[in-house]
Amino acid sequence: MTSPGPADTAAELADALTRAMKRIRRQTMQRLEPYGITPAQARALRTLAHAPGCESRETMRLSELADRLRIAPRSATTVVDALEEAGLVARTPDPVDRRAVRLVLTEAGHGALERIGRVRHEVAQEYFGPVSATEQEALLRALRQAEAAHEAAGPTP
Amino acid sequence: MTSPGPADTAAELADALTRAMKRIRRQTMQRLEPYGITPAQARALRTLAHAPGCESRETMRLSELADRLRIAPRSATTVVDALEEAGLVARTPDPVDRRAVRLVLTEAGHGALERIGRVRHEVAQEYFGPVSATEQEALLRALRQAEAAHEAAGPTP
DNA sequence: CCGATTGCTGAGCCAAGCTCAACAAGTTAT
DNA sequence: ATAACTTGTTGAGCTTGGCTCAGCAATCGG
Repeated sequence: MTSPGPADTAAELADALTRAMKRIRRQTMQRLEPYGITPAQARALRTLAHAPGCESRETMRLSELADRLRIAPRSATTVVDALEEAGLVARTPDPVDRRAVRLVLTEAGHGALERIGRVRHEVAQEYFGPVSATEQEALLRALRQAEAAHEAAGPTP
Repeated sequence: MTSPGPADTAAELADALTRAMKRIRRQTMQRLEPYGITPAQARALRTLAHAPGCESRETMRLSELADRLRIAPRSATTVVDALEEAGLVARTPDPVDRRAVRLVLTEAGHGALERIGRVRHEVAQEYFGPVSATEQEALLRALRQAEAAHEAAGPTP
């Protein structure tokens, strides 16, 4: 159906992508679980960590985190509660605006972050192992090209 | 961190994949929503549709559906309830085993399925539009290669 | 006939979200 | 100084898409 012509490559690509992601996500989740890191927490930590500010920004407003995670501020409060309780981030007062809260990664938070990075790295390495380096780079280029063309229009990160 | 060498390609690939999937999923969901098709339903319908049986198998046991969706049978009942109420699938008696239920796609179910296919196709086409056909095929080949190497070990579908 | 399978059901739980509404404290504009 | 807006927190209740456990009916297979 829908014409089995050559144009189907895109659709099959989407399918292949779905499968790849499913596997990668599953693996990552599984390996992070023993550390007590939930996917939601991992996302928050990563977001918090490479804050896109110029440099050494591991500090962020709660509202900013909510924005970047694309969740409601109310939900961000809950997420940060969990993160704080786990000792991964701390709420510290903002020096210039005393209403605001600055979220900073604790020592443990950095540790968790590193574990996350390591696991992601491992999983990716394993998954793409069978693909040659050259092809991996081609793959990356193609994906980046597609993404670049779209992120202009609507933000996703 | 974690050696910024050339080996990072895999990790960056995983990242790029994540972004791509996020965008594609979001788009697909958005465009399916007006039809009243939830992601869970779409998954179930697609699973039901291309049942991996030899041919013209659009009929499946509930337990089989649960297996393929990787959800508990109890949950499958609920999903099918919704699908049935929406008139997309029908529970029919199994001729040979009268305990069993055979799920069959209704007319409307086929319609929904087609819409799902069309939307997925559209979205993929849009997303991979900026990538040349040649590169799309390379991408597909690489992804399939990676997947093939893994599906031998553990099933994902 | 007995035990296992197939499915349905109610009940209660979970994660991760959401909205709405109220509130405190602090900031800014007038 | 006062009014109005921000920033964040909180409680309550809802949603999706799952989960388990337990009980029950029909049926199948040995």
